[in-house]
Amino acid sequence: MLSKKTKYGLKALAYLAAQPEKKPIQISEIAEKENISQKFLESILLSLRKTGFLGSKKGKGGGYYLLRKPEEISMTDVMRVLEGPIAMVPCVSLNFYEMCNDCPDEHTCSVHKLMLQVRDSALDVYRNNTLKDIIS
Amino acid sequence: MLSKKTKYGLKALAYLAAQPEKKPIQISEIAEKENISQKFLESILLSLRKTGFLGSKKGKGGGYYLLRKPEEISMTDVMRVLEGPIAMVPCVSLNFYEMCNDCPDEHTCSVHKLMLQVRDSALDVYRNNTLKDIIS
DNA sequence: TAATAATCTACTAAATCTATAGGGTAATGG
DNA sequence: CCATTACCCTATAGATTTAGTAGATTATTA
Repeated sequence: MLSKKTKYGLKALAYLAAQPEKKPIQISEIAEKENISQKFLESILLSLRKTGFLGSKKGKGGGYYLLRKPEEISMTDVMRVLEGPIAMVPCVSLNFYEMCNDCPDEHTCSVHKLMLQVRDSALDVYRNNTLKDIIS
Repeated sequence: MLSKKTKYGLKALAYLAAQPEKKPIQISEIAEKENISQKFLESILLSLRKTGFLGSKKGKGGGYYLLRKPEEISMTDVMRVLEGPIAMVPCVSLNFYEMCNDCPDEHTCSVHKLMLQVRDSALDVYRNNTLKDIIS
């Protein structure tokens, strides 16, 4: 299940990407338009800023804005930051690999075999979608 | 993240599928060979029996056995029973559809758009794998 | 400089889910 | 009848998720 953090984060990014001008947008505006709890959104946008997706400005006329063009923001990166590893088990994760403690041999493990395919197919989708592709 | 329930359930099914003879296998044997908590495995196998994947026999010489041939058991069905919906959001689920309460229009929702593709790609993998395919 | 508007930080809490443990019941085979 | 094994119910510690509350900090405007 997709966490609300990821869902809201995606929606907020899409909202910012859909802006005609690139001036800062306030949290309150995004929260209201996208029906998101403002305080929760605040922490999500903060993490997107700390990971280099967003810039921010304080004070009057402040808010958040995209640092890169929507077509340059890959869903792979966004999902990794918001949701965490794309793999469903650590033993097939590219960036967060961990050995299973219960599994004697990865190469003969049926779960490994299946989840490797699932990871690859998900990666394929994320790699082929930028922020621009998912706004309509 | 894949739950341990699903992981253990898959491993147990694969263990049963790999048996040369189709006589009942005891929970304790599977638990030991696959390094699974026996009590936990008990409840998992029970749910697999109630959903029609396994048969069981009580008493001496009892245990669990597959009701169908491994090549007839699709990962789609197994995953739905063990892990739940394949879709990451209810609004793109085929079998467990639910409208988002925050989203005014699915057709213009960026999360919907992305997760639809992710669901389809996962389904593709699950449909192309039977229990026979993932044992080695 | 004072007021205002906004982000930033930290702490807390409720609710839910996960992974297990314990103990007793029922069926089966010898 | 006795040993064995699945079946069933309950409880629970811990983690995670999803927020809510309170206030500090920074930038702008007048």
